[in-house]
Amino acid sequence: MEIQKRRESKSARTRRAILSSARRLFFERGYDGATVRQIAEAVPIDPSMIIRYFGSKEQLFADATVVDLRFQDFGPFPGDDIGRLLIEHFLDLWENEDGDLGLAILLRSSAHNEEARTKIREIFAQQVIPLISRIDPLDAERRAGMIVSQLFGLALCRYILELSPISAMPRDDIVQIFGPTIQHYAVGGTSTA
Amino acid sequence: MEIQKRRESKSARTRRAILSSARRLFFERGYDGATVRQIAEAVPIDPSMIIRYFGSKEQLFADATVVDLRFQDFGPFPGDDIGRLLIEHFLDLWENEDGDLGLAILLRSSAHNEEARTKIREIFAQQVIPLISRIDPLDAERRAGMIVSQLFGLALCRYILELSPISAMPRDDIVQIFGPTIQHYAVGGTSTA
DNA sequence: CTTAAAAGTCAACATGTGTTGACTTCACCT
DNA sequence: AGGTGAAGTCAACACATGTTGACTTTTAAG
Repeated sequence: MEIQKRRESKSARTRRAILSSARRLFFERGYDGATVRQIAEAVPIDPSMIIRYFGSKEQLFADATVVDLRFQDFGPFPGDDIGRLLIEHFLDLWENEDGDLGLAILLRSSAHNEEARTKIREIFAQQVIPLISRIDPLDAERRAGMIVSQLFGLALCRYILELSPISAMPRDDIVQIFGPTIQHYAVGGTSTA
Repeated sequence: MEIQKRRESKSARTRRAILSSARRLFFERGYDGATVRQIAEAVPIDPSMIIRYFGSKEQLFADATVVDLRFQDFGPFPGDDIGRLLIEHFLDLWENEDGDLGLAILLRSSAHNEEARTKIREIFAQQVIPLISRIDPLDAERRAGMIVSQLFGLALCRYILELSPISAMPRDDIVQIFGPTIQHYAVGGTSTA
């Protein structure tokens, strides 16, 4: 029993080490940019072990990008403060060092990786739309789409392009600027101010 | 004289053919995804000719992504209709078959290509900010940043991720939904509705 | 201590990349 | 018509990639 446990825990530890290294490098360089050799070197371990553990680079990527948006952390339903909550939650996904970076990796890889796109669509359908539906099920898909348009564009400018006014702005300013827009989209959002 | 002209026009024609093919493939697959061989095959021409004409793949990419946003087409200054105008103009950049696709290519390649990011920042500084400054020079950088956050996010969802509610929506709906937000950002945009 | 399996290393493979240089073909001016 | 330089082809290079199989080392039970 103990025997089995120890053996498992050894391999499980390197498995987690590989996953952690993979996530960091996929985050920094995307699917194509991060090579198996680089990931292995950062662990450090032989590149062939990565294949032994995960079967292929593609499978490693799939295992490294299991995304849970953790909307259940919102607890009792927010209601009219949803805009601020959503954007704070979204910023955490990128700025928390120990976050799993899953969504960030997918977004960075989405331009040239069909699997990343598919996963983002799944997350949208299975996690974002249900949340927005709780506010009002009418046209929830459209409103959810408007929200992620703004959030993804913000992430693109702030974290990927590093466009100076957006990337240099303190977090609180971002919340104050985009929170009301998200709120507006969340509750309907077809008319102007 | 004629001699020179004819010779130039021959090489100039294939040069343009290469550029056109390169733009299409860079647009579809990004910088890394589009190979010199693929671009050459689509012309069709030998891959080595591309190096002869442009020196390197990197230089070909640079030449293929000279972007002019053509804001001068706006003519007399729009003023309070700038939101609708901007988003229509932006949609044209992606949907016009004979547009140069420059910005679209840059955006698609930006995740893993520093040169693409640099060019986008230049376009932002040299073309977008000046336009927004014409409305009001106060905080023009910040307001321009907010606008491109929304526009780039829209492009990401509609054309790259193909996120179904946003990608399936008719063009006019997009204008009606996002136009007011852009307008709001353009004229100040810190307060809610 | 022995030993069998797990964990890890090493060198090589097949393939695809950008790029190069030697060669051939073509267009055009004298 | 013939020769000259441009335009284009061909095969190969050096290198990097994911992946594989043979091998060695470590681990822990008998």
